[in-house]
Amino acid sequence: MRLTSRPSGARGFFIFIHREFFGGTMAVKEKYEESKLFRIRHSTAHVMAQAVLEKFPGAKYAIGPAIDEGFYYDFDLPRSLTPEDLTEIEERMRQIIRGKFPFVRKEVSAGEARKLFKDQPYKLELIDGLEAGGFDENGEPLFEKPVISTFTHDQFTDLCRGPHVQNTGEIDSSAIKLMSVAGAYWRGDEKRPMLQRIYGTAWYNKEEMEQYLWKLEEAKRRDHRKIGRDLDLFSVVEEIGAGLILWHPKGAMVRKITEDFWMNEHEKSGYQFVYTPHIGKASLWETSGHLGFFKENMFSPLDIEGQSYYLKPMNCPFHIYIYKSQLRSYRDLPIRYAEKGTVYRYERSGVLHGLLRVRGFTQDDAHHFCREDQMPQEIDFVLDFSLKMLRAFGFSDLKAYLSTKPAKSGGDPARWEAAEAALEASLKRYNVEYEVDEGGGAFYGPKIDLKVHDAIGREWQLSTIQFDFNEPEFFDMTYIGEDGQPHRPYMVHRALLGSLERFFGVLIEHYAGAFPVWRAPIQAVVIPIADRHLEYAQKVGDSLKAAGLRVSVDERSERMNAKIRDAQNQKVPYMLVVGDKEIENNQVALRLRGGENPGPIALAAFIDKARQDIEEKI
RNA sequence: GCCGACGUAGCUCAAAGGCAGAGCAGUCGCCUUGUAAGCGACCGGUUAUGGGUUCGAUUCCCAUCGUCGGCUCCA
Repeated sequence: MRLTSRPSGARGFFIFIHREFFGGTMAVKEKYEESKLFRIRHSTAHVMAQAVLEKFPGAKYAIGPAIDEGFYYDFDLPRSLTPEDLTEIEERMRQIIRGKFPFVRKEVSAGEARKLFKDQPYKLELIDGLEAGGFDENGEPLFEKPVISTFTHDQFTDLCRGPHVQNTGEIDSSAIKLMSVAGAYWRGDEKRPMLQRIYGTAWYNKEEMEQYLWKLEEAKRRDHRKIGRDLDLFSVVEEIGAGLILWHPKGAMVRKITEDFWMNEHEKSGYQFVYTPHIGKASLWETSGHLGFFKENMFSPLDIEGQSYYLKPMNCPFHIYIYKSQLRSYRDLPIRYAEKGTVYRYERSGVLHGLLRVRGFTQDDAHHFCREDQMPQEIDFVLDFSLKMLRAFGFSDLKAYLSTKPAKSGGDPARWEAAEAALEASLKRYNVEYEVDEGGGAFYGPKIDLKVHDAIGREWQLSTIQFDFNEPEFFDMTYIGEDGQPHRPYMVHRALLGSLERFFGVLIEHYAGAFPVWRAPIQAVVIPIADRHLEYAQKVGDSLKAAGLRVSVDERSERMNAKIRDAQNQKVPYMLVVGDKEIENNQVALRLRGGENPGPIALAAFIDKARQDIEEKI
């Protein structure tokens, strides 16, 4: 029911595990939590806490774990931290590191721990939690109470499970850096106090940290918001509203090419297209369950002749009514309805982000309805189709996440089991690398999410394939079986690109704006050297247009160098310089956006080359 | 929504209680160009919006809108 399109990978660079730490043999992927890097980061968090507490003696400290690319620690401080504070804290941290203080572990009773942290309300709360017994990830109480321990180095003691490095000297003081300060709620709960969180990063050595910082720079360089403005692709303006996207002509061209390809592939593969309205009555969303569990993400209702209507946050109820518009036979199945459905979801202002998190977006949505005996093949079909589509769009490095039945869930357990088995079997059949998230499914059905890796190793979730056992029940969907009796169909929601907005954002960052030729909004710019070459330039432009290329002629009375520079900054794949020599030989002088300069080539030969590049989706 | 930073020309950024500036872009002119910016002139602003303090506010205060970094990683 819920097609999520969240930027879950927006933050996560990969942790590269380097061979040299595994004695030169090819590494089996070490669990991050067991790695030395994890201990280094966690230990660095303690060192930072010491430095912060020295600076603010009355400060309260909360938690400070190692995270994907570093660590953080949350503090309750008398004032807001400034960038200067961070510099100072970082300097003090280096002194502490140079002291080579050993980390000493000590087991304590709950009572001793309370005495030790009597002035630390957050620690006391943690101790209470520990004494009450831990909970596993499903919220079930653990049988054994955890042992309470503290770690001390130098003058600083923290309640901590560990593990840590032997001594602070194991941290490379040139491979740590404090990155930023941000607000964070105690225990992530917005009803609880807001603490100040200091983010830092730590690596084995300086080179690794520099590589990480380089990657951050590179990510900034690829930021789709900046490229979107520089290449005139899209905008978001205050006057219209936050999270609402204006697609400019060049961005719209990229979208159109994406949509055309998408439509063609869907049509070839047995999907039927449908179009549905943008609003629907409140009662519809009552039936679908959205007003029950998705209301906080829906815009306020519109009052129309005394009836409430809601902007649609999803397309499924509409597709269901198309299904229900007539009695369905088992012979009609499977049915596959596809729509580029524009939906609106209320997102809190603080989470909006360029094209990646918006309030109005177009899902490349589809719903499959099938019989039980068709279900495994249908899953094969949809996974195969998804993989083909993502690869065609330039993402061949991908990973799947299979989410199974959560503790709280509806629907027939036998259906859950069958669906999960079908999902996993498909992943195996198509040889997709996957991870299982036990209990991570939505309450209405299991799912597969596909995440792709971009050019600099970041992971982005695009596709989702989700079973839904709720809506067919809520809407009483049936088909008449061979036995003449009504049966409940299986229903699968899927979005391949997620949303066109978000996909476009990922695309921009993946290619840093240099789209492959087949999707470049302008494929070639003709650059006449002097005004007397204009006529020939126009002729070349017309020939290319006739050959189906998207081309523009730079008629400005600028120097050639300026035109080349502009075209290159606009990431146009082909620059075609024409002057006296080219006119004489009916040629164009080809230059590529990477700076390569293949030189003069016959016009006809260039057209062949361009067509071939487009055909091969280069 | 909450915490923090920020909002000055289309873009990137100056000016810190006392006349709002530069580069790029744009317009016009000159130049007629051979692989990443030719030269000159001109145009461009209710300093996000609304209110307040002040003789005077872009600058200080309050509110609103928007942008950015976070608010998931559990001692």
